[in-house]
Amino acid sequence: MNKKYSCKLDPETCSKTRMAIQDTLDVVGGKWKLVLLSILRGGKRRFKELSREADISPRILSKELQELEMNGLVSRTVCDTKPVTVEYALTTYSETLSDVLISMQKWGEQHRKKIVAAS
Amino acid sequence: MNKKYSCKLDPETCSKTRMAIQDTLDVVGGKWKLVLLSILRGGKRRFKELSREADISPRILSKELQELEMNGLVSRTVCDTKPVTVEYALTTYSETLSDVLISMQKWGEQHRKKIVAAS
DNA sequence: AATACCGGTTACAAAAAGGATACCGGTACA
DNA sequence: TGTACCGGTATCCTTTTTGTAACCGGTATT
Repeated sequence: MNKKYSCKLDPETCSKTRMAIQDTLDVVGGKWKLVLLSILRGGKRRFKELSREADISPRILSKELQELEMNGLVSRTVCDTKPVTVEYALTTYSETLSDVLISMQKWGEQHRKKIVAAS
Repeated sequence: MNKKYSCKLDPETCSKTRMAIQDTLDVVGGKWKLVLLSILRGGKRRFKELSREADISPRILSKELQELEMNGLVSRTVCDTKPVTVEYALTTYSETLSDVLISMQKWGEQHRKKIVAAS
């Protein structure tokens, strides 16, 4: 009778849901994560290649790659070549993100159309 | 023979995909959008109610609500009551986001498990 | 007239994110 | 020995985002 507000889902479930979505946002959000993932979809790259292709400074690149690696989305392999090179590549685990990325892509596309149409 | 790198998808398609995903991130990303959407899933709220429930300052709240409204996810209704009140509610259009939110939620949940297990 | 609530806005401070530049240790090559 | 490329870090600075506090116009209540 006197509940403050009517929530279809109880507050606990709500906040768990929110946390899960936030987790995902933390992993793929930010300015560079997605750019790097999509470049790596084209195959492995070395550090400087990524830096050039994405036009991103080494400091940021290094940080972003570490985060992606910590989340298991990207692998880092040191190659014993003339000047030591390091290869970054997508992991198989990164494929688990495809549902997320595909739904985001679809929504983004239709939303842009909608917004453009409305203006 | 001499292509710089082998991309399964041609670069144009890649960048369109990226842009679409970025659009989505712009809409639901950030610190507050999701919190507000999930509170509003429990039914409409007035400005101060949102401010209190989310513990968000009026300045930020105002900005976030404007953005959500611009994107058609939230409606703003001025009620002609004793002290004028304003009601914010989810639009039907906001339901188009459900695929995105559900997939993000699922991935976030399993990812957290994975990360926790690994540590 | 004084006070209080509502939906905001303004001006300012703090913190987080992102960027530019220089540099390091290692190896090769001229 | 000098130069160049590699992966990456350290330092400093700018931009963006978020937070704090006071305040405004409008209406109702005391």
